[in-house]
Amino acid sequence: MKDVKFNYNPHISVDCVVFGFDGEKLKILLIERNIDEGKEFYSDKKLPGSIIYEEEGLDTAASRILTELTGLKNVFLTQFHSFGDPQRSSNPRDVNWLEMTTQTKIGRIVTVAYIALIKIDRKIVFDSESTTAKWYDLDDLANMKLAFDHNEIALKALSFMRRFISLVPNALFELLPKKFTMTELRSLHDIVVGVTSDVRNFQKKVLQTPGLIPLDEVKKNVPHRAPKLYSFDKRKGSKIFF
Amino acid sequence: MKDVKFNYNPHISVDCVVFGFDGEKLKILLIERNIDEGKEFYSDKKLPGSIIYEEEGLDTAASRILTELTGLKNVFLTQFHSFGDPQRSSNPRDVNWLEMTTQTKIGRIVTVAYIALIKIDRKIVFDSESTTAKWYDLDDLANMKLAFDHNEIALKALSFMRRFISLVPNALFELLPKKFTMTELRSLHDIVVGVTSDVRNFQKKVLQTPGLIPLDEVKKNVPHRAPKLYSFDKRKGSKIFF
DNA sequence: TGCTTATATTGTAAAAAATACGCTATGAAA
DNA sequence: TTTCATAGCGTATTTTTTACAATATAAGCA
Repeated sequence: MKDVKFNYNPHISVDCVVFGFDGEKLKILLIERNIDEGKEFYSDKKLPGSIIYEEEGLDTAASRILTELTGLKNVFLTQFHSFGDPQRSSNPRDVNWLEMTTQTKIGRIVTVAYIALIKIDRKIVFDSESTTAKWYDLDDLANMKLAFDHNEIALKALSFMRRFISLVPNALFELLPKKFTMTELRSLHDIVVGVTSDVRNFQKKVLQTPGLIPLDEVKKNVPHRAPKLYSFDKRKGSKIFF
Repeated sequence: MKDVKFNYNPHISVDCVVFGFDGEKLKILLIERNIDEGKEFYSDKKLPGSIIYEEEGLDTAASRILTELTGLKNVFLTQFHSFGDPQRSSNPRDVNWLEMTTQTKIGRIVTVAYIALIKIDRKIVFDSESTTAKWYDLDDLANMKLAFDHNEIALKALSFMRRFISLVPNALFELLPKKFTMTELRSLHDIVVGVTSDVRNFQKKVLQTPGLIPLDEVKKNVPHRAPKLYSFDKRKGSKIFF
């Protein structure tokens, strides 16, 4: 599964909180792992992530691991926090699983967490050797017990993402398909920022954004008046965060 | 120097970018280290930081290390970024020094960086065994070559701090003495945020802040009209960042 | 003591930005 | 052709931000 030329660094990992938007709700991409515990079969969920290689930078590792687990490349990725509670990797189930998949002896791990924003219609390799990637409703997170401290990480990621979008609204376009309607943009914005914008005022402001281009095209197959499509040109409308 | 009951984790460190304000300029607290290289004596500067203990959380480590190197306790500390370039700990001078002071074999280190905001008039233990803590003008940073990748860390800390203050202006009070004048507050604000505020408009806005209390006291020993002093009550005026 | 110097203190008007609000249009389905 | 569901679109009001300058006072000095 992994390139044996490289040695793992068993002390540091990266985890990615991958967000998507299905037109109605925010989604999070989780890895379902199947654990054969001998007497019984156990299945639970975790964030896509793994320990890094000895000779590898953090951003590189995040991007590599995301590709390995999902097939995704060229993803918008930003580091947001590191988690190092000494107890965070103390569950034997987590440790055993990691030791098995990496063939490496694991002790305490500090993890560097990233958020990723992706267009939900991108093709994802949903099955790898021992794992399956699946989209989940972000609302359901509270009812799921993820591996390690991944619940905490995901929650903090969400709060970071909201703040990040308030600062850099353009990053929203990472979550939308290439062609989108004004309503899609608005409802995504409202969900993320946690407001309910006025339709007209939102449109007014958004149309001033450099890079937002109205297309000569409408959305097909809707059971009502067809809405106009827009696209966004990054080069014209980027702001810088860091 | 350090408690021998604890084992170091030689893979992870924390570094603190400590900011202060002297009434005119932003300052950064650096550690001067003196290296005896046998044939010659070498001296340079670094951020306060060190490798963590095996059983220690990250926030705890940051706070402990800051206390060890400066004597400071109860400091405003926030994690802001982790740095993990495989080359960042490749300078033999840095590695040797760390191995000497910690008596631990060092390889690649990922560091978790924090910003600290402190009142510059707090007492600092400026001398420890092999190091001296000193305040430096932040402007001079560009002309100093710090150890490891500490120049990069300090720069990113500054940019984070500016953004942080824009979100949580109340954190400015961490940098001011307990009693301060409106002018001090304004010039600090302006330096950090990078604007020049109108005197009257600034005052107007700031006086609406809950927790900002005008005192019945003026600043003494000024060669002109004595300005009124203010203080800030955290409990009444706190916003939450994370 | 009174004059000079340096900074402190204070309000109002104009401009800009944010908000509130409802009617007509149109594609699809029945 | 009617109904349904959402698209599209402009103006008036409120709130926030900005611009701007004359008087007050503590300290130092003649």
